[in-house]
Amino acid sequence: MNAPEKSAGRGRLGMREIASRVGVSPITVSRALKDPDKVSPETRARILAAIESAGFIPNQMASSMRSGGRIIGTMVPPLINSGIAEQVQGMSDEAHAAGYQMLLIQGDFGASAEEKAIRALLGWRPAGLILQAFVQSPQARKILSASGLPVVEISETRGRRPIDMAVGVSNFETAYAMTAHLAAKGYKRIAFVSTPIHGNDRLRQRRIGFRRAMADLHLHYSPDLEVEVPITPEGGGDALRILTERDPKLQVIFCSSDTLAIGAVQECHRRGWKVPDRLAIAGYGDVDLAAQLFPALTTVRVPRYEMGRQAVRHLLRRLAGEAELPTIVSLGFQIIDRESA
Amino acid sequence: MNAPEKSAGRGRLGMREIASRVGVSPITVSRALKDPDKVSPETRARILAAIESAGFIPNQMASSMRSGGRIIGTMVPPLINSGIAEQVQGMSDEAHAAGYQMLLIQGDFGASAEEKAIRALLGWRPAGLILQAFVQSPQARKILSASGLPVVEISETRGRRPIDMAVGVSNFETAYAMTAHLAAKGYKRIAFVSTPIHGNDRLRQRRIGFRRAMADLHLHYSPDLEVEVPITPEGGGDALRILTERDPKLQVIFCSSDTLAIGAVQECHRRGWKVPDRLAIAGYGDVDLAAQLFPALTTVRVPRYEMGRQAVRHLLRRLAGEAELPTIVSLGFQIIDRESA
DNA sequence: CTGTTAGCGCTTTCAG
DNA sequence: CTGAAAGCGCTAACAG
Repeated sequence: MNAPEKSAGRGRLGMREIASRVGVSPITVSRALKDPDKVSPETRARILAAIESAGFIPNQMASSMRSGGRIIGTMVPPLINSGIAEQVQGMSDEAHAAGYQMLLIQGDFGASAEEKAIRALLGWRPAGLILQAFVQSPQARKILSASGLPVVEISETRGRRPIDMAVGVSNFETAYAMTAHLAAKGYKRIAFVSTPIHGNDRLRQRRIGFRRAMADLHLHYSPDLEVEVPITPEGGGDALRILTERDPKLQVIFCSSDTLAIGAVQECHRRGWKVPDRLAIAGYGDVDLAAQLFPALTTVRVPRYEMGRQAVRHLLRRLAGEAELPTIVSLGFQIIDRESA
Repeated sequence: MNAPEKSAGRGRLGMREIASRVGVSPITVSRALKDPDKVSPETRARILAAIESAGFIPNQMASSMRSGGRIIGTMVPPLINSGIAEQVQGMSDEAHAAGYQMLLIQGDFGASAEEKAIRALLGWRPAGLILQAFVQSPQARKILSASGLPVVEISETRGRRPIDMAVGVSNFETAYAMTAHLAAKGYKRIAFVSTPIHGNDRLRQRRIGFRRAMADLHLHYSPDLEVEVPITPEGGGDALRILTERDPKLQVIFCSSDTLAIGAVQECHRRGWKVPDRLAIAGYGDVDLAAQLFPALTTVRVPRYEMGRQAVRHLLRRLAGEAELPTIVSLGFQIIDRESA
């Protein structure tokens, strides 16, 4: 477990060392790697051979310092139990393809931790940032716009003005569409369950979409039929208990996340209630399990992987200096009509 | 979207600039940040004020270059549909607490992409690496041990020799224990379903544990009752179809992942089969949904979050120069006995 | 407590 | 096609 020759003061393995072994100058080694055409084939071959045999890996930090980093910073909520992982995968794939590295900070960010995380990200001098949802604290927003960096927020695309660019779906529209879909299927008594909305624009927009649809369709709306629960399957079960106590004739529960919906369906099984006959359930997200669930889950499909990809893509375009970029990129969504509602 | 004064050649915002504004030397600014005790309170206050008002954030790369990075590199399979996200959260939390950043590369690594990813990680001169499962390619193993870096593999703790350290559970033991548990409950005809085992040590050990238990307990073992399916809920359903055709009297299916088990349970519902009466199902992982599932899933709980934490913790200990570190850290596990089997 | 000097390892710029 | 010089922004080492 000890460095072989690495600790030896002088011959530290770097371009200098490779260069001296081959008998060229360090800059030629650099060029052999980054700009092969500017080096004669023979020289290049000898350099590459030396690099290979020495097991040399160029120091990215030194490189980034001189020529500007190829890092995209991102800040995500806990990856567990959410579709965020898919987005991150989309970002990674797109970023790597373009020769960028993702630097990821994850955690449960309140408005203050948010600022701290952004600072940490900026310390690495990223070429740009991708953030989940709109940044909350004004202080954090200020830091970001002062940084002059391209910033893409993956978020609600309705309402609020992004710091720079936003990619996402209109949560308002998705929720409106699902509510209308349920109404069209004949359901009249509809409840809405979400995870805690405070400080979450996306969830807020979903609820607004739900309420607006209820009003537009002249359905009975009652605040009693809106509840907030933790984002766990148990939360879905709890919501069901609360709601059916409040309205025993409830016909359908629209959950703002598949996790909740799946939990609620399990609670129905437990009670021996047939879904959707006794009570219908709709979700949001279209996770893997949704299609295989019994009964298969009616839900909203949001292109999460694509959102990640698009976020990186737009970031790179801005970096490339493209002028005519849209500020807000609203991607499509689908209502997936299956058996549960 | 334009940098404010940042582009101005000279007054680029760095410690030098802060220093000149305050009227001290750059090193004093550095010390005010990293070693506050070595700077007089007044000087420090003035420096901090200047930093604050300028919105200065120190360049981590420059810092890391001079004084050694505070990065821990890690390489993970796709975060979707697996417990890996929890491990990563554990790593992050522990790393941040110690002032380290996690650098995460995710992707679907075959033996060759594996080597590429490791190289990419090493380019950032991390203080150490945490890898998922044992590194496969000999070439990659060579690079790693030549690097002289602390490497923690989160992996099977039985068999193979780690490059440096390994943290995990004995998958052999967990699978053996679950099989024995099922046998103790009276099940005799037991099938084993896993996701593709090729190149995955952990899964292989689970299967070996299953087989050994079957032998030790003198139960009827047949290769026919072992199948491999993709890691999706549909995979679980497919496995059930295949297995019950091969043995209509099958009593219980032990799935090497909760995702499969949950899928299999849905397939039972679909057929109107009572779980566990008509067919019992056991899983592996104890995901969130397992407890809320109907019927609640009997499964193996593995301390994933803790595995991530321990991995970082051991890495840091090695960095701190602790000599007496175990090569293999085997964490405990629990058989969670619920209703499905 | 504060400053000076000398790099970390690479790459830009300007000359051959 | 190749090289010499200079410096990215920070901090270790050694003075004061």
